[in-house]
Amino acid sequence: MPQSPTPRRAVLLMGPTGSGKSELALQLAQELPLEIISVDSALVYRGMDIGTAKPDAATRARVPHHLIDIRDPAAGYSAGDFILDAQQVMQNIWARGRQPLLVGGTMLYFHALSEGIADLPAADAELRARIDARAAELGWPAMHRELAAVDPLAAQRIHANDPQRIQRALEVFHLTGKPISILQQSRVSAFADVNVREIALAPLERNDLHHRIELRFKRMLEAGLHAEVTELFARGDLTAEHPSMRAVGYRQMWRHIAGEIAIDEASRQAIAATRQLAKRQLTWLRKRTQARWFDAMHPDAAHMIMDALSEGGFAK
RNA sequence: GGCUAGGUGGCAGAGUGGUCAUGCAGCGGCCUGCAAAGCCGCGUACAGCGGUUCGAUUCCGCUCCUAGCCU
Repeated sequence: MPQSPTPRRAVLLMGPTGSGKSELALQLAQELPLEIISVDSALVYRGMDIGTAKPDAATRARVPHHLIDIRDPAAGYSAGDFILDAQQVMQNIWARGRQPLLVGGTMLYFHALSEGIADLPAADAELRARIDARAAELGWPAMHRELAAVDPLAAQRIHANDPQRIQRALEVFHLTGKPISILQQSRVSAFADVNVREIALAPLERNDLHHRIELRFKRMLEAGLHAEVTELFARGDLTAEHPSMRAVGYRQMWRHIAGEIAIDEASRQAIAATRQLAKRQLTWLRKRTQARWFDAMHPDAAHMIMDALSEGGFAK
């Protein structure tokens, strides 16, 4: 007998950096039977706490937080890894009779969750090094032409100056013998049978967002960001090319610690880079037609969101 | 008060008698395994007023402003 499956639900809380997602998530998880899943490509790294505004131990003891501190900064992490991890964690949460609250600002991860991600081979460091070497010799436009020869569709979509995507498309072709544009056509949403509620949290005024970002970075400096990055720098095995060290704030502090720029300049650049990150996050967010928007500057935003979720059947 | 050098888009900084500097910031967008990444697009700026010229940001004059030097 096919029993009617209990409806699985999930809440997506999305927003640009500094919009106050984490604090809000904590409030929601304390009121509703939710467990937090971080959707953040930087929070996965251990030892990167201040610059990522990572929830502290006390907070994490109060409410379960998943997918935080799961990688060493020398390791990589990808959208593919995230999807696998997130699906696993979500299954466990549902099995406990609870619901996942996916919180973060890594919009590609949200996108991959909702739209699905093709089953592609993982990154191959050796192959990438070979492609890079060849590109250094011939230039990326030439690599783009090589891609066009084997995968015209991908070449058409990828700009000739976009090394990252040209490299990935070539990599997948070399690894599988198939065009990435064909492989990408099959993908399955992680929310196929899930009742999803999408919340977008952001200061509606751009100036408010910019002020928050500047203030937040200054607080990070006061909280010891310099020492945190100095420690990572001193390990000796990390480089400016590691994805973890390319994160906003860390990249600029790294350059300062390496003696390339003054602290004021690093600070200036870090704040600007954060604004640019927030802008890209907002561009993704605007395309999320299901998302319900809330003003992060509204003093009562938490209650408004709580009410919205209750109406959607998320209260217990 | 005099002399000299300058006043170029939010900032920095080239340049020219008649399409276009450029960089940074900002704004918009793209996005399938590095995504807090990578990439694309967007600016009648030439201190003001006259003059010369077919045409002036560019040449001339005056005014204002700035910096340095002189009295």
